[in-house]
Amino acid sequence: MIFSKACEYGIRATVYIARQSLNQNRASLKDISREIDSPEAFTAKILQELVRHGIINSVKGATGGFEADVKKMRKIKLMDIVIAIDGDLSDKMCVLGLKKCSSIQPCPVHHKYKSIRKDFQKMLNTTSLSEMSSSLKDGLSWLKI
Amino acid sequence: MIFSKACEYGIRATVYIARQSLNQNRASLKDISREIDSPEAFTAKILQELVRHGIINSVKGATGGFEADVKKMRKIKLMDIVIAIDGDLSDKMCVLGLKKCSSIQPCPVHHKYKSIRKDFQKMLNTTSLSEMSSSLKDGLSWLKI
DNA sequence: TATAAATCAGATGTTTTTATCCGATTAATA
DNA sequence: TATTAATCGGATAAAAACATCTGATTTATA
Repeated sequence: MIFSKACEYGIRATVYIARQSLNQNRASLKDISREIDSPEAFTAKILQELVRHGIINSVKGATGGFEADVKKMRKIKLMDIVIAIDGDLSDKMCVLGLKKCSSIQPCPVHHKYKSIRKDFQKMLNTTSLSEMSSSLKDGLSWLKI
Repeated sequence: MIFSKACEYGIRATVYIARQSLNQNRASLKDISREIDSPEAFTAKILQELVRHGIINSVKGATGGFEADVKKMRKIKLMDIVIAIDGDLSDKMCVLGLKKCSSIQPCPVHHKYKSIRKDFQKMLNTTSLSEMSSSLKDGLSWLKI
């Protein structure tokens, strides 16, 4: 629904990697796809994109894998992950798919949706990788099922 | 983003048809796809689905076309159109795509998204075809560009 | 230095969504 | 009754999203 499957996997993978990094553990592709319940090869592609965007780091070779910089986790927001995978959302924000939907040229639900969109964007812009991975570390949230 | 392209076209088409029905005009497929800027043959398929769901009516033959029952417009909600085209949303409501995301087994953004999802569903359940088509009739909203 | 375990990059395959085509049917009207 | 302008239904095509495969490269370690 809201995000592409790739983006869902990307967010879940990033949170899992971050959670492992809080324990100074590197996560291998195999671990990740098992723990977030995603197809391995497809997940690999998404992880590469996240590496290119600097959201996570990869280490090649035996004992390699993926890791997240603990110092950057507070700074990285859910929005950054979404943009890395699904691209800029601003075009896609009209419920009825109009390209130039705005308060000047509103679609029939623009005014009713306005505050919801605003809340949603605020959530994406303020939710950090730090808090998502901490909730997981503390057993307060899930990444599969 | 939120809805499929088919669903966006379906909503826009329904609002246009309803707006014409307020003037006792039937809308032809050609008119509809021109006025909402959608591919004609694809829109035809979507209209058939909406007819099957009783959202709109179709009239065959010359002078035929599509129309909406003015008496039912207050009763028909945006949610009815969405369900007719995209099906039940309740499965697809977790931002991270978890099947059993709930307050008991929440994904890492469940609690942050909860109120937004609620507001969104409320909007779908309370916005009527009547008000969407009226805003269009009154020149207060757009269906293309 | 050979092996094993990992990521990387590009090609390929599958499924779903989006879109089109065409012949059949319906109904108004000249 | 013939023509014309509409919807309907099924088949097909194209594009995008989702997913896999394979060979290359990297690096720890026996």
